[in-house]
Amino acid sequence: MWLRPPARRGRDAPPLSRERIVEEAVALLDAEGADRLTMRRLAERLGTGSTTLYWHVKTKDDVLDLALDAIFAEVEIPSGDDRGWRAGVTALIGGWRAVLLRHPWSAALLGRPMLGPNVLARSEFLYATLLEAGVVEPRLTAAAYGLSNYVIGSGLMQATWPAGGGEDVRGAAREHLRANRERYPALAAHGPLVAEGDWDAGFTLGLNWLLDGIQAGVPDAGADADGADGAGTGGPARA
Amino acid sequence: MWLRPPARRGRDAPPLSRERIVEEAVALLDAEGADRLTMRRLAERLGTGSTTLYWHVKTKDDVLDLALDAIFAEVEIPSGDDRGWRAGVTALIGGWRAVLLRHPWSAALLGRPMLGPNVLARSEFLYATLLEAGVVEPRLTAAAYGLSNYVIGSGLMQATWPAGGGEDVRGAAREHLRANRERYPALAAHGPLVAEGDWDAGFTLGLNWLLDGIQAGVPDAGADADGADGAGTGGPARA
DNA sequence: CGGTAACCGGACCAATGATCCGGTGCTCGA
DNA sequence: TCGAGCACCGGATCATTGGTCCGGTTACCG
Repeated sequence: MWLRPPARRGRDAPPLSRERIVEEAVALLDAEGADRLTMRRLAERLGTGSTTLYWHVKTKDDVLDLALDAIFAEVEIPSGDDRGWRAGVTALIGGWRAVLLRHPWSAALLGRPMLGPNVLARSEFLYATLLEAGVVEPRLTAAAYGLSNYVIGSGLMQATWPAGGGEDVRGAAREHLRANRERYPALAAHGPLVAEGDWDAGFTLGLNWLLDGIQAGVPDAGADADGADGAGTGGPARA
Repeated sequence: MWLRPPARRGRDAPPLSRERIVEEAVALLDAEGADRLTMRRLAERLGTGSTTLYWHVKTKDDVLDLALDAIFAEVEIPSGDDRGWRAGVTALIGGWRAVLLRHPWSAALLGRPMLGPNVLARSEFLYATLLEAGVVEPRLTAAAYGLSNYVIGSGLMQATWPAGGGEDVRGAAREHLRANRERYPALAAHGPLVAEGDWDAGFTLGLNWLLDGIQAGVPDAGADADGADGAGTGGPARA
C-alpha cells in the first residue's frame, strides 16, 4: 500500500474523497467491528455505489491499511523537552495503547506491515528519543522493539479478551476455567479472569520494567535520571 | 470454540477425523499461508468433500482455533526443577517465540481468545512458576501478562515484516524509508530495516529486562537468585 | 437380518471482493 | 460560447467463499 505511488490526481486539489472513505471506514469499524466492514456497506454509508470506492482505493486491504494508520494520528507526539526521555516515551506508549483500546478492531489488523505516515512518525519519535537519551546500538533496536512489542501485545491481548460481546464470552471462559480447575490450578486461582481489572496498573508496571532495563544500559543517565526523569513519572518499580 | 461441548461422539473411539483435519490445516497453513486456507482446498487435500468437514467442525473459525492451539503443543514445557524459575520461564518463552516464527500465519490469528488446552497448559506453567518464585499479586498479573504480551508482540512484529514474500516487500519498504529519510532521519539511519538481523539477540535483551524487573520485586530472591538463577541463563543485562 | 445412527457429499444459497464498461458533469482551451 | 477530454460514478456481472439442505451409504447392534 504505502509503497505504491498515490493514485494520480487531477491537476489541482483532490475533490475530497479518500479522506472521507477512510474516515467513514474508521467510524464503521468503531461502530460494528472488523468483520462487518464490507465495501458495499461502506459505500452505502457514504451514499455512493460500492464500485466507486475502487476508484479511490485499489483494494479493500488498502482501506484497512489506511484506517489502521489513521487512528494513530490520535496519538499525540510529546513535545521534545517535556520532562526527559522517560516521560516522553511513557507518554507515547501510553497514547499508543489508548488508541489500540479505543479501536479494538485494530488488534486484528496488527498483523500487517505498518508503514503509514502516522505510524512512522511515532516510530521516528521513539527512535529519536532513545537515541538522544544515549541508548546505543545493540540496545537501541532491542529497546524500540521491546517497547513496541509490549504495547502491541498488550493491546492485542486486552482487546481480544473482552471482545466478542464482552461479558458473555468472558463469563463462559471463566466458567470453563473453573470447571477445569484441577488441570489449571494456578490459572483458576490467580488467572487474568479472576483478578479483575487493573490492566492499566499491570501495564504500567511492566512498562517500567522495560524502561528500567533500558535506563540501566545508559551509563551516565543511570544515576541522576533515576531521580530526575524516572521518579516523576512513576520511575523504577521497586516495591 | 473451547466453550462448547465437543461434538457428541458415537459410543466408542472416534473414527479419527478431527485430528486429521487440524493436522492437515496446519500443514496447509504452513505451506501456503492464512489466506489460502479455504474449506474446499482443505477438503481436497484430505480427499473428501468440503461439506464433510462441517460434520466434524462447526465453522471455519473452529479450524483456525484448533490449528492455532495445535501448534503450541510443540512448545516443550520445562520440567519443574530445571535450574530455577528464571531458566524455566526463559525456556518457555523461547519455545513460544520459536513456534510463532515457525508458523508465521499464526501471527494474524493471535487476535482471538486462546483457550485451547495447549495454550492453557503453557499459561498454567507460567503462572505456577512465577507463583513458586514468590511473585505476588500486584506484580503477578503484570509479570505473566508482560511476558505474554512481549512474546506475542515480538512474534507478530517479526512474522509481519519479512512476510508477504520476504525480501521484495522488505526491500521496497527499505527503499520507501530511504526516500523519505528527511522526514524520518532516525528511522532511516538506525531503523529496524537497516540494522539487519539479531532479532534474537534483541529479543533476549528485552526479555531479560522484564525478568530483571520481575526478579527485583521478589525480596528474598533479589540477592542470591541473581547469581544462582539469573547468571546461568544470561541474567540481568547490565552492560 | 433389519434398523438406527454415524458419516459423507452433490446441489445450492447468500454474501463478498473485484472488474467491465457505459455514463455524467465539470473544466479548460480555442 | 462550445465541444472535447478527463476525473469521477455506478449498474450489471463474475468468481470465490463460508455454510446449509437433504438425500445417500456404511457399519454396527440387537
